Amino acid sequence: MAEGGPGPGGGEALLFLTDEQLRKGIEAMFFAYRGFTADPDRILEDLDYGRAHHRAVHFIHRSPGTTVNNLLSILGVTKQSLNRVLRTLIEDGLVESRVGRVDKRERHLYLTPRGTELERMLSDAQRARMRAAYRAAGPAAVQGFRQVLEAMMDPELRRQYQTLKEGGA
Amino acid sequence: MAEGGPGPGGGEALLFLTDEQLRKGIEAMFFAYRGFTADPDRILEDLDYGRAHHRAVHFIHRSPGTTVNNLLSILGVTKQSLNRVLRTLIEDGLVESRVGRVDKRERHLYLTPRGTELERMLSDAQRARMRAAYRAAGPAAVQGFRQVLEAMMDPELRRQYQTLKEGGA
DNA sequence: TTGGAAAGTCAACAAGGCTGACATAAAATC
DNA sequence: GATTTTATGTCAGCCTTGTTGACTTTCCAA
Repeated sequence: MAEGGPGPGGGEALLFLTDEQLRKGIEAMFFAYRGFTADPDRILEDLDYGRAHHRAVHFIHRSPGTTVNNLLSILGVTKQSLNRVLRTLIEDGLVESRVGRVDKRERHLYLTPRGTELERMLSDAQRARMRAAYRAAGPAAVQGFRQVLEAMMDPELRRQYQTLKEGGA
Repeated sequence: MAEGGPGPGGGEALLFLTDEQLRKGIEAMFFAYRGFTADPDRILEDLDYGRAHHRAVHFIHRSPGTTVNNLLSILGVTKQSLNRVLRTLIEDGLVESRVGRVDKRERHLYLTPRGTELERMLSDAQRARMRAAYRAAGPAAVQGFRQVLEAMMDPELRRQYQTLKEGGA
């Protein structure tokens, strides 16, 4: 239990690392993530889509022309899982799949106007909540928020995130 | 670049609310949550349990003697979903269900020694990652992290979270 | 005492993960 | 040119975990 006591000798600055503080952070992640997905989920439900569709649409919007393989590594699912989602999105006319010009094995993915419209609806909803949270917490808190989240990622995913982050700025 | 400029005038202070900054926050949540669940997921996989079991075990540990209904409102799933998970945990001897004394309709839930052991394994793993992230980011960042997460919750969930937070401290 | 509400259980179904096997086409290599 | 590797798509089948609907037991209040 060493961490708990505010005793003398070097330990006081680490009080934010007690099991109790960490548990609060864990529960905060759990409840916050529910809020984070709640608004898009409501929109998707009416359209008979799920979170998997949202994720695909988001990252195709982020990186137009991305290949299936690329998307797989970002989303971290199997190609069968992704394919099921992509198939419905393509059938419904939200995503277009073009054969690669240099490498004809690849399929490059783009949002159609209707896909762009859905992406807009979803991201508007999600951004509205983020914006409210950011505004309530203030810029300093936001910086800390991002720092902790980055430190929480697996190194592999952090690399992916950094790439996206730079690419989009 | 946006975050840096502390220029004069009214609008600059809100640069952290641009769509671009919000998008980064959204993607950070996505990737960080994957890391957040990765370690417990690995442990659960070997035991043929899933995240739903983890959540149940976590909150029963947090609030021993809680009722099924109570747990339902915290977890935000249907009672049928929860029931399936509870049934396997009870069959496997990790959770004990006692008929309520004052109201015999209620079942009060407790972790058995084996359930406590699993909870310990899972929370140790998850805390280790949180601790590393907290340590890397520092106490000020952690405070901001928690502020933004709380602001992101649905009001109903925030109330639940606050109750738990106080109760456990 | 009887009827409704509340807590919990059981049955069946759907979404979306997963693995494994296999097909095709194109690129890369020998 | 033949072979192997890579990128993608597809089928079949499984698991977890969400859903709704129907049901029992228990409690409470009219």
